[in-house]
Amino acid sequence: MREVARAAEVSLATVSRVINGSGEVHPELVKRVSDAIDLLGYRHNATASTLRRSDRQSASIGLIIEDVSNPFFAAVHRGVEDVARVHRVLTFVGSSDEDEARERELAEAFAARGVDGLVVVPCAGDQSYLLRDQQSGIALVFVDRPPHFLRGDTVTSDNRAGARTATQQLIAAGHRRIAFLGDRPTVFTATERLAGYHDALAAAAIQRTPTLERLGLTSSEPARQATIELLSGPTPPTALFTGQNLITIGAILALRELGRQRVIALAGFDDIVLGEIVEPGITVVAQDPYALGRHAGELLFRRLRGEASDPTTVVVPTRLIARGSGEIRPPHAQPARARSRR
Amino acid sequence: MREVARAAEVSLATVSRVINGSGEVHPELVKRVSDAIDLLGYRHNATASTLRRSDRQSASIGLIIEDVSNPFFAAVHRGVEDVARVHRVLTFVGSSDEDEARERELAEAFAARGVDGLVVVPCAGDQSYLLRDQQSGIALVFVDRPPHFLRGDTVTSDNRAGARTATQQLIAAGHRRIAFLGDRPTVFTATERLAGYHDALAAAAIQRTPTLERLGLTSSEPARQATIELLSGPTPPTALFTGQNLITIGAILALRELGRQRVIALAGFDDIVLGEIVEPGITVVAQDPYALGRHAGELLFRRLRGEASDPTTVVVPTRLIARGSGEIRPPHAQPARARSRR
DNA sequence: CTGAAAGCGCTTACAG
DNA sequence: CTGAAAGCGCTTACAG
Repeated sequence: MREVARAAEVSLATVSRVINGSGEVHPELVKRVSDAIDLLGYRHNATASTLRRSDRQSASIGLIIEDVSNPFFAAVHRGVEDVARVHRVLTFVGSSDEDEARERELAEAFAARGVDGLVVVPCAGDQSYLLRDQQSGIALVFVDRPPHFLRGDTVTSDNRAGARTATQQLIAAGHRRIAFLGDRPTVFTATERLAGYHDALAAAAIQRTPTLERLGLTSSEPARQATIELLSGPTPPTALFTGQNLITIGAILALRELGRQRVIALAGFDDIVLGEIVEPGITVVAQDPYALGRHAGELLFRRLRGEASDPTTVVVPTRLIARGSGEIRPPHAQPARARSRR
Repeated sequence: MREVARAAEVSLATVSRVINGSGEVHPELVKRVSDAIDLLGYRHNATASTLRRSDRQSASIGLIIEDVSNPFFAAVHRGVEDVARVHRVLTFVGSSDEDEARERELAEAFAARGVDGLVVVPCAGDQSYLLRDQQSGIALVFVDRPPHFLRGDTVTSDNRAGARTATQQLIAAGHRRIAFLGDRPTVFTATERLAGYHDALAAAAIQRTPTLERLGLTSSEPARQATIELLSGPTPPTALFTGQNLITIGAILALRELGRQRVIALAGFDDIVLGEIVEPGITVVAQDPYALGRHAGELLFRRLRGEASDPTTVVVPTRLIARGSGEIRPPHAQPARARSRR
């Protein structure tokens, strides 16, 4: 910048004003400075700028998601990015892998680099370490799950209602032995969906069967194995409710492997690619991960603009998409009409 | 930091040394400083640190990909992130949407924030604007496609050989009217794959048919439409080679819609989720996007460590996965034995 | 081994 | 409207 000032024969202050478009500068000086910038190939140093400016804004935010390569979180990411982009703000991104220590490392590394705000998919565990950053003025929004031991704006899907709907769909097809396959019970979405599943069972006066509830499934492979185990057991389920995209995929693989994809009903939480093309089509309760990301981004920038109201919670509805797998009837089921006549 | 120094009754220099683990500091002072840091809840300011330190390293890199929510690029992203992570380096990420201006904006914004290096999936167009940054010491690696008008380390898949293999698979099944559906011809991977397709046709002495070559398809929906058009034409193809994951999905949707998924052969470039589960299974030439990302990350950190050799190119092989769709024979085809006897 | 001082590249009152 | 000067929070020769 010094060289630009020298070349344009103006002061540093003037160069700064031209670059930031702040204050009134005589058009001729603006031109001289702009020419000097082009001539010298000057690159502004945003780091130094952030350090000195009164608002300390870095025009960057941090995003912490479970895994950038999971399609669900990748869509959340895009939602956040698109909002940040219109504000000309850059995004740091990191995968926490549902590891509390990793989440914290990322958050602290982002904070050390002066991000203006943080969008985080909080792990199980404790987010109170963020209190300090919140108080020091970093905007904070949680997405997909609420934070623990800390208050902050939150955007989630309507997990419980969605899970209830999916389970009801299976019940409506005549099932009573419905397995639940879910993520670790420490994960908010997993327990909410389990609760929704319980809601639907209770509403239909179906007794819960603990052996049909399999939690702790973190990816496709364990879900595939759990499905095989469930179906090989003494009193196997006639329907599966899978609580997450990767688990749904694992269950599909297992059903194929056993050749039972047309016999065992399946409803999944979260849509999957080609879910309509597989045979039978996969019935799901779809979330809108892109919308989750956008809402989170918008809440964040609202805070950055200085809004100081109490933390809000946005709940994004889900949508049932019946494609066949969830409408498979149990073996030996009485026809629907016969049942309803009783 | 001033407050930490005061609380620990040492100088700023000593606090800095303790934080950075540089130089020898008396254990007792280390303890006093550490205690003060904990007590005060001190957060290090990496921005100020970068500005002052002699090597100017920010422990951050920038990643520019076409779209963070495309599963292919999301996997590349994860590969880069995993390498950065072991170096305790953070990643800025942005989607260029295959827009040259957007790519440049992102690169310049990253550079202004002092990234140590940049991993970029270069758009069609001109990357020479990066020369300035390269000369100023920012490490540069290109992934998925080589840069234009600039030299730099590059990691790509073996697009041409992979496309040749996929096309050969269709030829081996007896097809001679094979359509090619690809991305914009300005995109390196699209033209390489087209070239590989041409290679295979030439090797089998099959005349090219311009009307069977559809380029400019940027996502699933245009690919779906193009497939329908091709198959509704006067002399439709008996097989399709789709040059990219989203295009493959579009073609699958179209074939279903027409009910011809068991009649028209299909081979795709890049694997897709559930490709083995759809019926028929989708034959693909699989890339390893995670490996592309890892290689790119490793090349970048090699440069950051100061390696000054000429730019390298890493070519990652592809792998044919025959699952059925690519092995469908053309209608009225003579049995394979009969053909080979001639 | 430790501290006082200079300075990284900027922005911002302040004075003119 | 413009410039000289102070200073953001750090690191780093330099001297002791």
